[in-house]
Amino acid sequence: MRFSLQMETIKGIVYSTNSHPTADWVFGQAKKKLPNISLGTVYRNLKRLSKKGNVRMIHDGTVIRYDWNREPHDHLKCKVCGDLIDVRLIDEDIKKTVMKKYKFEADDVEMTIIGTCNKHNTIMEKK
Amino acid sequence: MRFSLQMETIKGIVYSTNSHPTADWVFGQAKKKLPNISLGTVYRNLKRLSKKGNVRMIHDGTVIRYDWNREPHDHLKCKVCGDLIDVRLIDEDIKKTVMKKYKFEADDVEMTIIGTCNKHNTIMEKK
DNA sequence: GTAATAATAGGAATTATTACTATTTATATT
DNA sequence: AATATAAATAGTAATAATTCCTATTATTAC
Repeated sequence: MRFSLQMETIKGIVYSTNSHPTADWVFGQAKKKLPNISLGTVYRNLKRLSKKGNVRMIHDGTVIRYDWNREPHDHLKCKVCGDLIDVRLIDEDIKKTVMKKYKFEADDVEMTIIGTCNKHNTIMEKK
Repeated sequence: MRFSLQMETIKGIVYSTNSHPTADWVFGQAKKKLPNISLGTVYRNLKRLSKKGNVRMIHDGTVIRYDWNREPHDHLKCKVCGDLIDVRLIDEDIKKTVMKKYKFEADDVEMTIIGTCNKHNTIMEKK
């Protein structure tokens, strides 16, 4: 794999945010630094970064988001504001469990809990 | 909500399989019974079924699958054959946990473990 | 400096899904 | 049974996210 300024830039952008960005958002940021970078380049490099293990792909409904945080963690997705909140709920033993119980060799555990986050505190409203 | 043969047919198709079908697959099956049903009708009715709680939507990568099984359960997704295997790994307490720890009101827990299923037993091949 | 080829820009193509609209059809009312 | 109603449909256009294609550019090895 050869050096490319586009790749460096894209990696830098993903690593600079906690917002679980989409390819399109990364594209917008990248254009500020490299005005004629193309969307295809962003997708290609994000895929390469994920294959190398430098970023994690997360499926958020029907779009792909990218996360520099490779520590095993899960997400709370707020259906009101769309925010994805990082949480740590599942222990790593789950990979061993599925191996033992189902002979399934786990690479990645994706858990998303859909609901309403505390910014829209319905807890109080509900009598 | 009025009766419609299309809706009945679509519901029947989803309830007749364990294969977590996509809208497109359901469309193909439905056409066998109602030759000029349209894809939009399939999507509209699947969405309505999920709102009524009759089917569960599951996000499989970038496509939506539908599942008649509304018991809480998780999925093992084989990256080789694409199969989605039903498993029960997470206890319902997780909703209470996120409520207590994060004041997050959970509706739905989606967990997918990506890996290789036992049909492609790499366990033996790996020395 | 030159050759080889990996990576890019720009745009076209693909895929999944939603939106639009004129027509059809289930139901309630007479 | 005929009629009015509005819900649901068929067919198609539009949108969104992602991938693919190809001629050109740029990194690296020599």
